[in-house]
Amino acid sequence: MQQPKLATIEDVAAIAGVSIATVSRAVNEPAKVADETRRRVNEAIARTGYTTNAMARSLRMRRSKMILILAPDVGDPNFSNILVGLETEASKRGYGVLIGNTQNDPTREADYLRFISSNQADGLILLTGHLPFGLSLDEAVVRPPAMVAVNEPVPGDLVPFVGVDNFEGARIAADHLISQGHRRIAFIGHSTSKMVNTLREGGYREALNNAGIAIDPMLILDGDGTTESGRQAAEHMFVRDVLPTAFLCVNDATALGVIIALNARGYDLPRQFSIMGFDDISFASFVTPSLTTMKQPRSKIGEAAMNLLLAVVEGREVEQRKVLLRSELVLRNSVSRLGLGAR
Amino acid sequence: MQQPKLATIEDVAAIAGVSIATVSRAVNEPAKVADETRRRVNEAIARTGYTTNAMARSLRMRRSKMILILAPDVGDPNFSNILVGLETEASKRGYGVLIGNTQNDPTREADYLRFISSNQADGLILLTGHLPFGLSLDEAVVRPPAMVAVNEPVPGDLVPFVGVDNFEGARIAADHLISQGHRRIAFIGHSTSKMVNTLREGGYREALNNAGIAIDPMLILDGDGTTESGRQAAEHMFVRDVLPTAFLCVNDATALGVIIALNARGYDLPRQFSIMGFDDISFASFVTPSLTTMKQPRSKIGEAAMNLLLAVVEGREVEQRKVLLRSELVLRNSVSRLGLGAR
DNA sequence: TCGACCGATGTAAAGGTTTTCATGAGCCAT
DNA sequence: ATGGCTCATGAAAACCTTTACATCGGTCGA
Repeated sequence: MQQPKLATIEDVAAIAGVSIATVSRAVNEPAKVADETRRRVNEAIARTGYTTNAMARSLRMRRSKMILILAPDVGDPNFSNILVGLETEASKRGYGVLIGNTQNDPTREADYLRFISSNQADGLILLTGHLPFGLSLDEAVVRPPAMVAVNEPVPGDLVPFVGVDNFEGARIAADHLISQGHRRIAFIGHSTSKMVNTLREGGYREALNNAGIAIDPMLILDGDGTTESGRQAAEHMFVRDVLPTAFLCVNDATALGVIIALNARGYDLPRQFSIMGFDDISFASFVTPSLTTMKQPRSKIGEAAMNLLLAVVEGREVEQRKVLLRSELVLRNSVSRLGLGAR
Repeated sequence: MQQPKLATIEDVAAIAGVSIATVSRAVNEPAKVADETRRRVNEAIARTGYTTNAMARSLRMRRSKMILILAPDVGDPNFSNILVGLETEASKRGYGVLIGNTQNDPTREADYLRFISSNQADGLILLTGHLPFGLSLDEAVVRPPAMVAVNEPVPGDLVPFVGVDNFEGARIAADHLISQGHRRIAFIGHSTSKMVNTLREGGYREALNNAGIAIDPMLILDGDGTTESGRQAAEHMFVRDVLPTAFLCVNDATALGVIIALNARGYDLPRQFSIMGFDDISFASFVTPSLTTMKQPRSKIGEAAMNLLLAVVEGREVEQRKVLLRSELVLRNSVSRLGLGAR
C-alpha cells in the first residue's frame, strides 16, 4: 500500500534542462538563480505538479516544521480553543501541528517523545503542567527540546510559559464583587497543590486587603476545581452556617456546583447570593443565573504560545520567557448589588 | 538550530558487530534473525538509546504513519471528543495525528493537501462534510488518498462514513415523547440544506407515522441548529399561537434556545412544555431544566472512524463503507408525562 | 594581457532507513 | 561426493532532498 510515485526534483530538473541543485535553489532561494532559468524551472514545476517531498527535506535538514502538542485531554473545553490558537499561528508560519493526548499517562508521555527525538517534531507545547515523563532537564547532557508551557506552568521556571494572569484576574473579579457592595466574600477552591488555585486565591486576598477587608478563614474553602467540589463546598458552608453574601469561585466549573447547590436549596439568585466564576467556559452563559466571570483569551494564549515556541525553535532571541495575558471581566446575571436583595 | 546527532542504525550495527541490514531486521522482523544475534543487537540498542529515525523510514517506505484530520473548527465542543477518540485509536495502532483547522477556508483546505501529496500523512479524516478544496475524485487520474468522513458525510457516497444514526436517534427521541403521552410534538430545525437536520426530521416523522399521529406542518419549524434559531422558532410559535405540548429539537443548541424562550415567557418547565434535544453537549446537564436528549457516542465514533481509515490505509478489506453508531437516550428533567402538568 | 573576482550552475556527498539480491555455511538425500 | 535446500547474514541500491565545493564564462582593474 504505497502511494504512487510522484514527480521528484529530478523530473523537474530534466524537463527544465538544469541540474537538481538549480531546481532546489529556484524553489528555496529564488534570488540565486537567473531570471530565465527560474522561469523555466517554474514552468516545469507547474507541468509536473511537483511538491517537495517533506520527508526527504526533513531527513536532510534535520527539521520537520512540525510542532507536537501534548495535552492531558484534548477534549477539555478549556483546551480546545487554545488548540485553535496554536494551530492557527503555526499554520500561518508554515508549521504543522501534531497532537498527543496523554491522559496523564506516563507511558504515553514518554512515547510521544520519540517524535522529538527522531526530529519528527521541532518543538513541544506542554498543556500538561509538567515535563513529559522520561524527559529531565537536570542532566544537561543532551540539549533539551524547544518547549513552551501553556495554561499551566511547569514547576521550576525552566520552561517558558504563556498563560493568563490568574492573580490579576482574580483580583479584578474580587474588586468587582467589592464594587457591588459585598464585603463577606467567600473563596471556593483553596488548594495547595494546584498553582492556578493558589494564584487566584492570592488575587482574591490582595483585593480584600486593598479594600481593607479582613480575610475570614471561615470563608475560604477547599476545592479541586470540579463542579462536585463546588457543590460540596457550598453545602459545607451551610452546615457550618457561616455565610458570605458572595462566592468567588476558582473557576466556572466550581461556580456551577455552587449554583446548583444554592438553587437546590431554593435560594433566589442572584438576589440572595452573588456568584462569580473564572474562565468563561461555554456553558457559563447558559446556566441560570448566567455566570459573571473572567474570560480567558484562549485563542490569543494559543497564538502567543506558538509564537514564543517558534522563536525558540528558530533560534531567535526571545525577549520574555513568561507571557501573562489579561483576562476580561464578563458581566452577566449571577452578581447583584448588595442591598438590592432581601438580606 | 539543529538537534544534536543521535545514535543511528549504523552505530548499533557497529557495536553489535553485525550489518545494518541485520539490525533493521532485528527491529522489524525479529523472527528473521538468530536468537544470539538478536540478543546482541538488542543490547546494543539499549546501550545507545537508539530510536529508528522516522523521517528516514518514511522516506524509504513512502509511508509516514501519520493521519491528517481536517476540521472546520477544532474548538467545536462537538468535535473535541471525536478528536479524542480518533487520537486514542490512532496512537494505539502506532499512528500519529496531525490536525488541520480549516475554518472552511478553501485556501487552507488546499494547503493541507500537501501533507498528503508529500506522504507526510497516509490518510485523511474529514470532519468538514466535503472534500477539501482542490481534491476531486472525478479525475481518476491519480489514486485518491485514503479518506474517511466523520460526523457529516461527504455528498456523493464515494467517501466511507462513520457517524451516528441520526434517523434512528430522532425516532427514538420522538418515541420517548410519545411514550410520555405527547401527541402534539413540534420539530424545531427543519432545513433542506443540512443533511443532519433532514435525517433527524425523518426519524421524527417516522415515529409519528408509526404511532398513527398525523404530521401537522404547523408544528415543523425552520432552524439552522443555532441557539438563536431555536429561540426564534419558539417565539414564532407563540405569535402564531399554534402550540405543541412537546418540542423535539434538531440538536441541544436549538433546544437551549427554546428553553431560554420558554423560561423568558415565564412557563414552568417541564410541567407546561416538554423539550428534547439531540447530541448531549456538555451544558445539557446544566441548563434548567436539565435536558433530556440523545447522547452521541462521540469518542466511539472517533475510534470507529480511525479504525476504518487505518484499514483502508493498510489496504485491508473493509466490510462496510458506512458505519452508523447508535445514540443513547439520556433521561433528565426537561420531559414530563403529559397530563401530570396543568394543561 | 593577465589575474582576480563574480555570478550561475553543476557534481556529489550526506542524511538514516528498508529491502533485493547475493553469499556462504550447514544439512540432507541421492 | 555432489547437488540442492534452508537459514542467517551482508553489500548495495533506492527513497528525495539540501548544500559544500568545484567549474566555467565573463568582466573588470591593473
